[in-house]
Amino acid sequence: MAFYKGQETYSVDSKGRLNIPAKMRRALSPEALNTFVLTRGSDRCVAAYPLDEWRRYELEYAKLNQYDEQSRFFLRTVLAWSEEVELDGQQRIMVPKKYLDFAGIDGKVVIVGMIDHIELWQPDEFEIYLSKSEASYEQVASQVMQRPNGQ
Amino acid sequence: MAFYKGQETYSVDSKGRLNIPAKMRRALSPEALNTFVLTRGSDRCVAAYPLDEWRRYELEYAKLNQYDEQSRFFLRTVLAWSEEVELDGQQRIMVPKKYLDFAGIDGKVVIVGMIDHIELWQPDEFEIYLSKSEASYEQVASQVMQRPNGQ
DNA sequence: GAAAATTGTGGGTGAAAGTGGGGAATGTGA
DNA sequence: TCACATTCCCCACTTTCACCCACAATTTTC
Repeated sequence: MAFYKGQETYSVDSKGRLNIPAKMRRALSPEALNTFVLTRGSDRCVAAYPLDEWRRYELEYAKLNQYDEQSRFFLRTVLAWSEEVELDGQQRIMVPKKYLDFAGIDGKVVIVGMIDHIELWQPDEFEIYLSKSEASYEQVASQVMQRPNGQ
Repeated sequence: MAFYKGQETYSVDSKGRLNIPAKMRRALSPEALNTFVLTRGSDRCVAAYPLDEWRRYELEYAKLNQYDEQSRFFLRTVLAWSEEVELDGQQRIMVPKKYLDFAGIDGKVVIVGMIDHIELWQPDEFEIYLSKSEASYEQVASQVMQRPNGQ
């Protein structure tokens, strides 16, 4: 598995190309075939999953009963926003415009490692997001990280 | 298996021809013989199954009990609306008018990947469909994706 | 500390992708 | 049989994108 971490500020050029930080690139397994799957992230950002990680989700999706209305809605929502992009010779990906628009990205991007995927944020947006609850970081941390048995 | 995904807006020309997006074309296996089977989708859209995927459904249909009234109705509806179309030299398919009419398509189409098939939507119609329950997307997601054992 | 390799960024170009139209072959109904 | 519509097979145009090269800056290596 991948285990992405870190935060880098990179630039998206006029062609929509984005360089993947070398450190994160190294966390990409050979099974990913140099390919990421872009999708809409939770909150206002773009999520990029290595292809091999994405496959796990896909297998779950394939099991859903498409005759069920809720399942159809879920699938359409997720899949309509999913797209494969491959690294070019310079280890860059082409980020389609609709994803940049969704996250409000233009020129500069903050790339954040998120364990099994990476996220693309508009720099200011990410700043604001972090500061919004920074005061209570320790509190939030203790909450989400508490063990079921109370350790 | 195929695993179609993504959302593209393409155009149907005056002759009813529709280009298949290159990325989706690449997901087409050789067994499909460059052929899709068009049929009525669930909700107001046209579904296009690669021939090989369609065969799997056919096997399921063959198992249905034709002495059962509901099964007969289902079969007749599905089969009456099914038709094979082959890619032409430009990798396009010809979508018969009745399908376009059914989905209200005229000029522009949104093509959505749905794992084992692709769907054709009238752009506004798809927009409305997605937004109609957008507020509860996370809710739907947690519902349909929850594990049998409650994890 | 200098040389070499890697990394981040930018641009040019030819191939591929998306779109549209003409005309021959085929089929349909008056 | 003829007019008309439909469908298939070419050809053509525009836009997009994948690939190549380039270069400065940084990091690594000896």
